[in-house]
Amino acid sequence: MVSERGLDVLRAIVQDYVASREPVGSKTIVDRYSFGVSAATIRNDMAALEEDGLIAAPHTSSGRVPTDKGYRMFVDHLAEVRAMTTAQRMAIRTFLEEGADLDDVLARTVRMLSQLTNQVALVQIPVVPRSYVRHVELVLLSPSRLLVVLITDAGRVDQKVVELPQGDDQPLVDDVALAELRARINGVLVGRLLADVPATLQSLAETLPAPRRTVLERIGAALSATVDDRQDRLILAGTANLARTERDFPGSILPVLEAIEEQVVLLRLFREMELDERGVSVSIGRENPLVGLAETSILAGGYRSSAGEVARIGVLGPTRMDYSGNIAAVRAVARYLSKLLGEE
Amino acid sequence: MVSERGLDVLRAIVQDYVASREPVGSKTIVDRYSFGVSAATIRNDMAALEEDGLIAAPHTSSGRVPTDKGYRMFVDHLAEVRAMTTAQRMAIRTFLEEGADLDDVLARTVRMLSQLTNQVALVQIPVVPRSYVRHVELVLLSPSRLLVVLITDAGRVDQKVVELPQGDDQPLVDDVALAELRARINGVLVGRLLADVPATLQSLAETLPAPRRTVLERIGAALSATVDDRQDRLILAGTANLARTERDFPGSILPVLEAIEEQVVLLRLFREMELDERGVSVSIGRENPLVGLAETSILAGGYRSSAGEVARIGVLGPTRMDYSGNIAAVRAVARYLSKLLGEE
DNA sequence: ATTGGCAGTCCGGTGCAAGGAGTGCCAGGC
DNA sequence: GCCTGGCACTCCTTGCACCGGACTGCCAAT
Repeated sequence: MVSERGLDVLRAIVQDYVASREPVGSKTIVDRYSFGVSAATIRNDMAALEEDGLIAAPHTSSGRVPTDKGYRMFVDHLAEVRAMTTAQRMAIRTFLEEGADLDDVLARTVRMLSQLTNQVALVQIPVVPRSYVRHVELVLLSPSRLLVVLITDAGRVDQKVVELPQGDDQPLVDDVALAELRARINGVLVGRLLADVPATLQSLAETLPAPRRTVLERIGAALSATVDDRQDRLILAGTANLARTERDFPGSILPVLEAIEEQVVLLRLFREMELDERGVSVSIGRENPLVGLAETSILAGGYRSSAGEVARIGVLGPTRMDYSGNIAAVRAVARYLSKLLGEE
Repeated sequence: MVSERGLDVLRAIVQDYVASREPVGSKTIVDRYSFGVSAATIRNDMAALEEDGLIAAPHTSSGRVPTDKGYRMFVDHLAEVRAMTTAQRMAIRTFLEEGADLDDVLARTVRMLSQLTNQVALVQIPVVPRSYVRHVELVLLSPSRLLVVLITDAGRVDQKVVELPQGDDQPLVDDVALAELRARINGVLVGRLLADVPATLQSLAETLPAPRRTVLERIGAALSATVDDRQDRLILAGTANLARTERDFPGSILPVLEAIEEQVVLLRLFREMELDERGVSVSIGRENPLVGLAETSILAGGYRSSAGEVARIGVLGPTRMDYSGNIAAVRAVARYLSKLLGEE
C-alpha cells in the first residue's frame, strides 16, 4: 500500500528523472527534497511504489525510474499545472495575432506550440459544417477530368478532381455545357449550408437528362467528399525535436517517425482521445494503441472553431517529458486559438 | 597521379563501401573483384587515390572510405546509371496513373520516389505562369479581412487573406460593394494570362475612386503574391528513412531534420542546382552550402509541367548512398511526371 | 610495373580489479 | 507502529593490460 508520503516520493522521482534522465535513488531524494526523514525510510516507500508498479529499477541496485503507470498517477493526481509565464503568454499572443488564412494560422500555431514544448506539435484541421457555400467553380482539365472547387464563407477553399465518364468518342461536356452547369449549380447552392449540399444537388440532378445527370452526380459526390477529406489531415511541426530527444527513446525514433508519416492512424488516435475536466487528454506509453508509440506520450487539447466545432491540437514526445509544462502549453495555445478563430 | 586501374579501384571501393558500410581494404578488393593483380599493387593504387584526396582512412591501418571528392569522381565518371527494372517501371506507372489534382499527384509521386530510393524525397510545386485566370472569388471573413481565391485553368487554386484598411468606424466594403468589385475583377481578368494580372488590375484600379482603389490594389498585391508564394513550398515524403539510415550520419540527423523543417533554405538550394546532361544534379556532402547538410547528398532532377516550366524533384540522404540507383530513380520518376502533367 | 614479405600501427574485444551507487533487510530506538 | 543507522550484497562503470586481427607502408627482388 502506498502511503501519503509515498505519493510525494513518486512526484519527486518523476520530477527528478524528467529533469536529469538519471534513475533516482533514495539518497538523491533526501538530499534534493526536504522530506525530513532518512534515506532508509524513503527506501521503504520506494519498495511500496515498486510493488504497485509505479516505479521500476533498470537493474538491481540502481535508482528508480517512473513506469507508464507512475507517469499516469503523476499526471492524474500529482502534477500541478503551472500557469504560463507572462512572457510566454505574450509570445503566444503576438505570434498568433498576425492573422492570415486558416491554414496559415494553424501552421503558425503548431510551430509555436512545438517551440514552447520542445516536442512535435500537431493540429487537426477543423470541420466547418455550419458554414455556407460561397461559390463553386468548375474547370475542365482535360476532356475527361474536371476540377471542382468549393469556396465557403468561413474562408475555406477545397478542391477535388472528378473523372468524367467518357462513353463515346466525343466528350461528355464541352465549355458551353460546363458554363451552363456552373451557373445552375451556383444558382442553387450559393448561400446554402454545407450540410445541405448533397440533397440540394440531388434534386437539381433529377431535373436533368441522363448523361448530364451523371456528371452532376459525380460533382455532388466530389463536393461531399471534399468536406470530409479535409479533416483527415494533420498539420505538424517540430519533427526535429524528435532527434533532440532521441536519447529518451530506448529503441529508436524510427517507429515514431513512421507513425507521423502514416497520418491516418495517428489522426484517428488523436481524435479518439477524450478530454478530461482540464480540457486536455494524455495518453502515456503503452496505454497507446499503436505499438510504434509504446515509448511516446501524446497530449491532446481541443479548440473551437468559429462554427463551434471542436478539433484537436496537441503534442507528441517521449514518455519522459515535462507533463506539467506541456499540459499548460497545450491548454493555453488551444484557448488562444479558440479565441482567435471565434473572433472571425 | 591516379592510373586507369586506380579509377577502377575507386569504383570498387565506392560500391563496396556503399554496400557494406565497412572501410574497404586491399585484400577485400582482390578477393571480391577480379583485378588480376595482387593486394600490394592495389595498395599502391590506393596510396595514389589517397594522395589525390579521393579516399581516406578513418585511422592508420584501416580500410579506406570514399571522400566527398571520391564520390564526386564516382558520380561524374565512374557510375553507370542502371536502367530501372521493368517491375519498377510498372510500379511507377500504376502508382502515378490514378490521377487526381496537382497536389495529390505530387504527393503520390514523392511518396513513391522515397520508397524507390529509401531516402527522403522532395518535390517543388511547379510555377505555372502560362496559365489563364479562370475565376477570382472574394470572401469577406470579417469587416477588415478579405479572402482572395484565384483559380486558374491549369487546375491550381490559391488563396490569400488581405487585411483591409479600416479608416473610420464603418467598414470600407460591404457585401454589395464586394459583389460589384467581384464582377468587375472577373470581367477584366478571366481569360487573362497569369503574368498579365498585375498590369490589368492596375489599369482597372486607376478608373476607381481613392478608397475603393486601395482595396483593389491590395487585392492585386495578394494575387501576384499568391503566384510566387506557392512555388516557395516543397512537398516531401520518407522522413522516416532518415532514421533508417541514421548510422550513416556520423554526427546526428538533427541538423538534417532542421534543414528539412526550414524549407526555405533547402528550397533555394534545390532550385539553384544546375542539371547536367543526364538531367540530374548531384550535390555531395560539403559541396553543399548548408553546414547542417555536410554529411548529406542531394540529387535533383527537373520535370516539366503542362505550361512547359521546369520544377525540381529529387532525393536527399547520407553521402553514403547508392548514387547509380538513385540517379536512375530520380530520372525515371521525373520523366513520368513530365509525361503525366504534359498530357493534361 | 608488380610482387611477396615483413614490421608497425591501430582498433576492438576480453578479462580482471577497484570504486561507487544504491538496494534490502534487520535490529534497535522513539 | 513507524523510523533509523548499519551492513552485506548486487550490479554498473571505469580503467588497465593484453591479445588477435586487419590493415598499411615500405623494400628488395622479379
